[in-house]
Amino acid sequence: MGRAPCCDKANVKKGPWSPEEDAKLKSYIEEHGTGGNWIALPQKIGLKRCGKSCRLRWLNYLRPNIKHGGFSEEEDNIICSLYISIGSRWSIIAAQLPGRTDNDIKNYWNTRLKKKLLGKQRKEKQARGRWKQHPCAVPADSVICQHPAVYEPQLPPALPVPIPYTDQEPRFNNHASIRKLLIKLGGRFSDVNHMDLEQLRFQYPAIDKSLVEPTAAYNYSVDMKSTTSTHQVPLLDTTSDASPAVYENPEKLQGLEFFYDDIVNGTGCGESMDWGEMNSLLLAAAASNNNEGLLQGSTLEEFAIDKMRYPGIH
DNA sequence: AACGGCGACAACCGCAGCAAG
DNA sequence: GCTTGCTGCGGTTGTCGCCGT
Repeated sequence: MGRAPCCDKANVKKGPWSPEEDAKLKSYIEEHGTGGNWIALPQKIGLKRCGKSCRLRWLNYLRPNIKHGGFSEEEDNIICSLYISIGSRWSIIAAQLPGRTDNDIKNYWNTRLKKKLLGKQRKEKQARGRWKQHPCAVPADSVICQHPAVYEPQLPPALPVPIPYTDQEPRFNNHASIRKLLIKLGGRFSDVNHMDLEQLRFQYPAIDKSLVEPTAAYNYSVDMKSTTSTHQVPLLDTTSDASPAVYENPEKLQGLEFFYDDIVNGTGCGESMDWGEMNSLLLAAAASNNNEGLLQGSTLEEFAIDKMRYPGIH
C-alpha cells in the first residue's frame, strides 16, 4: 500500500498558471497567509491546483521581492563559489542571494553558468596541448592533470572568480560565518575532521612526488544531499593502482561517473562539469595555492573561504 | 513560410526529513 | 517506536520563443 497522493490528480490542473489563478492565490495568501497547510489551500480558494503546485508558484513567482533574471557578476561569483563549496544545495545558495529562488538559481546554473565555466575550461585546455605529454600519475586528460594550477601556476585556474570582498556583503565577510555555514551543512569542514593540505598532497602524488605512497581512496565528504543518495565523494588516489575501492565497488561509481570518467574510462573531460569535477579543480588549486603561500587558509574550508574573500587571488 | 534545433524558464515528480498523533 | 501527513528540496521534464537553415 503506497502513500496516498497529495491531491486528486484527475481533478487537478497542470501546466502554466493563468493570471487569474495567480491573482487568486496571491490575494488570498497576502490576506490570510498560507494557513500552514498548502494541501488544503487550493480548495479554500477554489483553485484546481495541487497544493504543492500552489506552494511552488508562490515561492518561485508570486512572493514579494522576487527577482527574475539579470544575474549580476557578483551573484554569479557567489553561486559558483558556493556550488564548489557545498554542491547543488540550491536552497542554501538561494538563502545567500536575497530575492532569488532555488529554482531560479538552479535553472541559471544549468543553462548558463555551467556552460560558461565549462567553456572557460575548454579554452584553457585548448591552450595547453602540451599537457598531454606531462608524466603525470593520472591520465593526462584528467581534470586534475589539466588544472593549470598544478603544473602551470602562472595560468589562472579554471575556477570562477572569487566572490569580491565588500562591506556590503556581510555574509561573507569573516571566516567564522562561512565556517559556520559550511559546518552547519554537515560537511567535514570541521576542525576535528578537516582535510589539510598535507593530506591533499598525499592524495595527489603528482603534485608532490616526494609524497608518493599508494593509498585507498580517501573519503572526503561534504555529505551532499541528493534525491537518491548521500554521496561520499571520494578523492582520487592518483597512483597507478588508483582507487581499488572504486574499481572493485562499482556501486561507488553510481552517480559519480562524471567524477571518475577521466580516469576509469580514459575519456578525458566529459561533457558535464559537475560538482566532483569542479571540486577536483578546487582541490588542485588549493594545493597549488598552498605551495605558493598566496592564501591565508591552510585547510580546504579555509581555502574556500579565502576564495570567496580575496578577489583576484588564484 | 516552414521546419528543426536549441536555450531559457516554469512546473512537475518523487524522495527525505520532520512533526504530530 | 510507529504511522501518517505535510513540507522542502533537488532532479527532471515540458513548454515556449528565438534563431538559423
